[in-house]
Amino acid sequence: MEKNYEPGEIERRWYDTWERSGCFKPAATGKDPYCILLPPPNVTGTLHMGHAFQQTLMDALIRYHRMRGDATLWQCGTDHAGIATQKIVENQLAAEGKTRHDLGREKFIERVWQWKEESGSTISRQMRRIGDSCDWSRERFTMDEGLSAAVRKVFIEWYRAGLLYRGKRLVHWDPVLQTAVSDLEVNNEERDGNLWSIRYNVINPEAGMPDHVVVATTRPETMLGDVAVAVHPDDERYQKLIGKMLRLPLTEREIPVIADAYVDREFGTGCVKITPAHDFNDYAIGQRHKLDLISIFTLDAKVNDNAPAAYRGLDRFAARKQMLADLDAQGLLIETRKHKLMVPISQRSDAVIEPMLTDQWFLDLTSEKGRKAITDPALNAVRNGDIRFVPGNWSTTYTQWLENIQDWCVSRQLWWGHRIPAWYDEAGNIFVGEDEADAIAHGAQKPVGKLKQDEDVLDTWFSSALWPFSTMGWPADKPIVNERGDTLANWHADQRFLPSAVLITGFDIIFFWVARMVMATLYFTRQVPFREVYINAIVRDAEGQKMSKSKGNTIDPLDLIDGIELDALVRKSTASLLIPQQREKVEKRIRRDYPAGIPAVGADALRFTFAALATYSRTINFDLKRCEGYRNFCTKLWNASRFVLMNCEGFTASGKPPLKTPAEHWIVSKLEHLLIDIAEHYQSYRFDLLAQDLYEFTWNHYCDWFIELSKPALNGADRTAADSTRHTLLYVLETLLRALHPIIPFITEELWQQVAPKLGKSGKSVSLQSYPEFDTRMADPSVIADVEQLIAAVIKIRNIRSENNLSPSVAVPLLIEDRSTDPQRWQRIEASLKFVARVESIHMLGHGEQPPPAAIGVLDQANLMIPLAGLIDARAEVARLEKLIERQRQELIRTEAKLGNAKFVDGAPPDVVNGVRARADELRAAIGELEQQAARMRTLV
RNA sequence: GGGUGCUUAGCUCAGCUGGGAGAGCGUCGCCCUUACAAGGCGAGGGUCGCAGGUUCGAUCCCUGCAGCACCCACCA
Repeated sequence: MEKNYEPGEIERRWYDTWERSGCFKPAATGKDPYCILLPPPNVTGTLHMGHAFQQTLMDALIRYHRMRGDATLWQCGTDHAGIATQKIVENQLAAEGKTRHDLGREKFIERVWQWKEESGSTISRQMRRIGDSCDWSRERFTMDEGLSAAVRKVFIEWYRAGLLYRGKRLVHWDPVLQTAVSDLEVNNEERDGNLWSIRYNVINPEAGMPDHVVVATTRPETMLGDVAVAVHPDDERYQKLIGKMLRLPLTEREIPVIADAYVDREFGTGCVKITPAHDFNDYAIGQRHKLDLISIFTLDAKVNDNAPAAYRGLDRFAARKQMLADLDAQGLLIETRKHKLMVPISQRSDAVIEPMLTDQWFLDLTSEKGRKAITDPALNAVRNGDIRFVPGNWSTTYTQWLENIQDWCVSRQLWWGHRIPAWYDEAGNIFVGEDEADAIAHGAQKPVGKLKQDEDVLDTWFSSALWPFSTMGWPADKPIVNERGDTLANWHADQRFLPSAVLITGFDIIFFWVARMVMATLYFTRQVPFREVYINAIVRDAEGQKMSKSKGNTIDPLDLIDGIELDALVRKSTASLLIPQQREKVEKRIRRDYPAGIPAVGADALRFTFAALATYSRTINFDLKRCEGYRNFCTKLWNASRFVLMNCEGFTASGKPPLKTPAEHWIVSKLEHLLIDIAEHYQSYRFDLLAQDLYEFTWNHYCDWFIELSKPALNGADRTAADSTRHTLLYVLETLLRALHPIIPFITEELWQQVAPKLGKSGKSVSLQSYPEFDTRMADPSVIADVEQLIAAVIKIRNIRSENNLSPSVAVPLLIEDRSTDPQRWQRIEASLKFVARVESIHMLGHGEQPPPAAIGVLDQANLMIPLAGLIDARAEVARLEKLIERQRQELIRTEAKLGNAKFVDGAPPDVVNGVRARADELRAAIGELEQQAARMRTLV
């Protein structure tokens, strides 16, 4: 085998092999179905660290279950991502000086499809690079014919059940994209603004009442749509004004003073202008008081014809400026004050959202009917444990949101997406159906005149909500086959994958996606979509900063896998930064943090890093250093395998090794424990502990001890012991490679293919071999104790050597004074001890035999001594002993204090007390030995 | 305003139902020992955010406080 581990070549070779030989398809004979749904990435997307992290965890689970023999399906695909995709193509058009309207709807959609075909598979290609073993033959797109059929079916059924309704409502309007967006797509951002106080005069004030009120507003332009001023019903200041009329400045309209408990008397003047058509709170007040709605903006947020001529056509912010000037000129602007306010910003366009009155489709989630049919079942599924969140506290987030949910605005004024299957006749009657004929057939009345289909499309999350069952073929009653002849889905057979086992996703889409999948899937299939939801952490940079292109601190996972030169990295990171100062800052940071660029670590090292970082915490900080550490781990595994193969040339075996040496018992016992722990960690999604245990076993147990301990046996005269050791080296390594495979698939495949034949095993892929599980205890515990003793002794001797500057190349004689009942144990491990600790001879001190001056290592039941004999400096040894004595004394003081406490001795469980007593005895004995030795040493100084 | 999480070694984080503080990286010292210098061996380093409480005993349980982060809602 190659001397050096070269991940790049190995990875490319194996992925193709796996995919071509159909390793990723669910086994037809699998016992239990095990399914994970890939959160479909946007077609516009490229793989980022969050994806790579999330998918590593999914792939580890998928590979683990596949190896365990489950019928394992990783359902993949992409999302059409309505707004995001449409925007990209519109931007392309803009570069040509065109808009989508220049092309017209049909041509525009054609163009989006074209673009989707070109770039839509970028992320799939990248997913292959990190080793994702999803079933590509079932890859779906949310606008596939089959998935679109599911969308229509769901829309129609919900409509016919009276759960989808159309209405003129105040919605969050994005004036740049000119579409409604859902409340979830709006971020509130704190901005610096002003609070303006404006005087509204009372018409014909009576004696004893104020002749005006002052309202405070952060959005003076909306006063053009004011229909009232509200005060608190119990506010004495304005009691007499309630019901009186005010003159609305600039428009000269007359509006009433109304009383509503919503008003906070303490804030501002206690008077609130009411603009029901452009503010959600005002809208509610307007409903309560049956006020008119005066919409004053066009869909691109310019002042419309409901306003005085002077402002018509002005953009809302220009209108604001103009109006303030006019108010000031009329002496009606009382005060301008700096004010921090929260401004609603569209996630997609960064435009300031304008609440706007428009016709939209809503899913009823709040009426009694809607709650009963959709919301409550979704709530109960989590409350009663049918769906479990991991970590568990996310269920609170989920339930609290559902408890305060609003109707879901599902229509979007876009072209790219699922067109709403609704038609309107000339009288405005609504007809919903698969097509025009079906819609008419199901209509409540005969259509008046010609029908016209709704221009709008559905929110992209509408089709995402159906992902758990639409990808399984619902609602088609026969298999769905693509043009290549692949069966994409077959509802009849694929229902076994519902519910899927676990959903792995980010907390940011619990509302957008998770909750909505639960709602839709429960409603249409009576099943939960998944039994568990693992909420993965958010990946941040090494300093804990959110990764974002605008900060220039994103890392491309592929750059970690393949490596990237410094200059290329700088170019890439600053490419999207427009401000020169920022570019400089980012460049400086990159040159500081990655002076040599990023080394190629390979996909396996990246995956292991992600697994190791996957604690239950909410964020993980990605550190390149850590990644390099796990690259080293892969190298270590490579070299260990090389050692084993070199030492097993011409050797083959099968079945379980006979375990002829103590070290073999020891490593097999460690392996057994490892397998038990692994099973637990998979169960609880503790990928960090899983990675840690595998790392520790591989490096510390297998490489540091077992391989070292195997060397004397391999080179010894005892052929049986040597062959048994070879067998165990292979047996443990082969098992370990299978155990590691779900996390680091490439290197384990490469190594397994070479190691397994030595044990009479073979297969086209290790990923189709069984996952190792603990079955029987092969190892003999009494033999293991010998090895533990050996290890403790070696550590003591190494410590003496190191502290006394004894070169490791110098062999030393060893004296042992054993106080145990079984001094023969040293014979059983003699060869190993001599080899690993470089001991040239071992002499057991007889009873009463006086040892020569020596450096000492105290074990529980024995003292180990290395005679000075010119090797050891007595002065250094005294210093070492004193340090040891001091440390043990400190512990003894603490221990004795405990034992001196009657409450502890009486109150604590006996086994705890006995444990402490034993420890105290141990310490006293050790200190005694050390002091004796120190005294002897001092005489030599 | 409501909610959630975090605070342990220089850094990033583990620490499972309360009983002798751990890992990786970094630091220091020694070593090119025949798998591996992307390595081996050894060492140093922590008042477990602060203050109380429960307990024989608290990093762990409870209360309060402080700091940090995030989510939701929002007063014009």
